[in-house]
This record gives sequence, structure tokens and C-alpha cells, in this order.
Amino acid sequence: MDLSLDLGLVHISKTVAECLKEVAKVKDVGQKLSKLDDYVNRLEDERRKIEVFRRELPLCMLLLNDAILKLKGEALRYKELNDRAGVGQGDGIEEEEGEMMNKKSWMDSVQLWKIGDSNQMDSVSEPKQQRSEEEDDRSTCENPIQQLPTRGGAFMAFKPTVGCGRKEEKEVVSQATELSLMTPSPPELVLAPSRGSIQQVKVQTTKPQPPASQLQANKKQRRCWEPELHKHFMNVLDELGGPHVATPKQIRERMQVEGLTNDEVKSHLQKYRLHIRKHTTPSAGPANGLWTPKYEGNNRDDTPKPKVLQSNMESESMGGFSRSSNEGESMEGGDEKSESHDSSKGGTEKVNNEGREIDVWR
DNA sequence: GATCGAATAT
DNA sequence: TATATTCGAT
Repeated sequence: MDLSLDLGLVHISKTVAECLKEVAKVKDVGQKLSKLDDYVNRLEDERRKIEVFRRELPLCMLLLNDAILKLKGEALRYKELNDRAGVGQGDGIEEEEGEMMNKKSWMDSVQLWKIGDSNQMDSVSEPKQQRSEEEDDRSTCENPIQQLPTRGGAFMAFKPTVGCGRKEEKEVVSQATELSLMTPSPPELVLAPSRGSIQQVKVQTTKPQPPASQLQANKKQRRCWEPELHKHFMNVLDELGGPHVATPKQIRERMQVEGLTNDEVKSHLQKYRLHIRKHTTPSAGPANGLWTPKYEGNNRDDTPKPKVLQSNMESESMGGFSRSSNEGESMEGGDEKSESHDSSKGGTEKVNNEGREIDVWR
């Protein structure tokens, strides 16, 4: 075979352009297709190799994905062309030539980016618009937001449980967050919910050193406990008998949020308990008994969270926390304890919990 | 060893 | 401040 595709990353753009040229030269459509297939396979192979490092090499992924998509699209076109081969070959070929030109200009843009121009993101993002037809599931590192609508997800799973008429914007927000949980995004990109819309914000990493980026790669993606998630958390918490009875594992299992880890729940639970403790001086409880985590762009006012909780488990959750003015007592006293019987945990553990609770909460 | 809560780090 | 990580206890 004469498929001497040099996949050295440095030359990738040039190579792809040349590939397309080569393919264009071949007359037999079948051969075109097989060539393209081969190129695609190689690129995909390459992509698999760097898959592990997609956080460190988001732009490499980007390049590869784009190249693959281009080639695939090309193959698709040739196939279609092949299908209607007998009819109007002339037109098709003309179109193809035009496409080739597009390819070249596209590759040029890539080239620009590779040089290190400050416009890199722009020049790269442009070709993305072209590939609406075939979204690659691996392209997690480029623009997660575009993929949002296609992902139903764990977050959807609990939505019915929350049982509240959602505004569209909120759905977007939840989905975005969910996605951010499930797929690691490049370190410099974060999803920032802002007044009903998601913006992709570039954050200047204060530590751009290579070693730092490696460190970041090892670090967990920060989970944003947005109101929806927290509501769900609260609901589950109540179902499990309250914040001092429910264990992180139980909560996590009950929440059924994909990607949610025990550690995350544990951490959030800890924060929640802390907050309760802070606001449960015997004399004065929290204003409304309901705590929701603050997070950036969080407009608490327009979210009907009390409704949600009330609609779902009125007596439990709201009761529990609205009477939290004397929560300290109720926790140690009858309420929480009696509920803790529901928990699947054995008695011994309960005793432990109580012991600790008394220790801590007094 | 799994899980927990608290303390500490980021 | 919010979340992640670590640590000691169970």
C-alpha cells in the first residue's frame, strides 16, 4: 500500500490535507473509500493512544477528532457519490473539488493554530460548526455544551423524583453540571452557570506549568452542588432519616446520580452538617430552616425549592429543618433516633452514630 | 477492608 | 467558601 501516512503530530495537519488530495486524485470511488477508511483508522488509533492523556492534550484530541471527522465526512460523501454514481458524476466531482478547497482552508486554520497564534481557540472552533452531522462520543474535550442535549443522564434519572415543573434553563444547568461530572473537561475550561444560560468560560490557570497540569490531571474534577442536586440530596437525606442518620453510601446509592462518589456525598454531607450545627444554636435556628449551597450564579430567589421539598416530603424534610430551632435536642432526643430505626444499618452502628452525635452536637 | 466523621488542604 | 483529600476510628 502507498498509505504512507505520517502521523507525527507535528505534521498532522499537512498530512491530512495531503491525504485528502491524494484521495481526490484516485478515480475509483471504492479505492477512495478504502483509503479514507485507512486514514481514519490510523487516526482513531492515534486517538486511542492519547485518550488517556486527553486532559493534558485536549488540543491534540481536538485536532485528531477534527481530522477524523473530516475524513469520515469525506468518506460519507464519496459513498453517497458512489450510490448515485451512474447519474450525475460530473456535478459530484465538481463538488468534491470544492470540498477539497474547503479542506485546505480548514487545514490552514489548523496550521495557524499550531503555530501558536493567540487565536488558536477560534481557529480551531470554526471547523467544529461544520461537523454537526456526526458527533463523536470521544470528543469530550472540546465543547461539552454542544453535546448536552444529546445526553440524557443520571441527572435526568432523579428529576422525576424531584417532581417539580422545571424551567428549561434549569434543565440546561443541571445537564451541564451532570456532564461536568461525567466527563473530564480540559483543565482550562469550566462550566459556569450564569443567569439561565451556560457559558463556557476560559479561566486563566494561575499555574500553567507543565507539572502543575499533570497534577491537575490527577485531581478530581470539582463537583458543583447546584441547587437541583442539593435538593435531591436533601430529599434523599430525609428519606434516609436525616443528616445525622443517613450515611454517605446510603445517600449516594439512593440518589442514583451517575458519577457521584461516596467521597463527594460525604464531603457535602459534612458541609451540610456543619452548616446545621452552625445555625442550630438552641435559641435561633436558620431563617427558613432550609440550607442550600451557595454557588456561583446561584439565584436562589427564583428557584421554588421549598415547593419541591414540600411537595415531595413535606412532613419530613421541611418539618425537620424548620423546627431546627431546637434541632440540637431533637437530634439527640427522640426524633432522629426513632427514624434511624428505618435505616438498614444494624443497631451497633446506630449506637455509634448516636454516641458521636452526642459528642459532636452538644 | 469498607465505611465513617473530622480535620486539613486546595 | 466550597469541595477534595487525608487520617484515625469503627
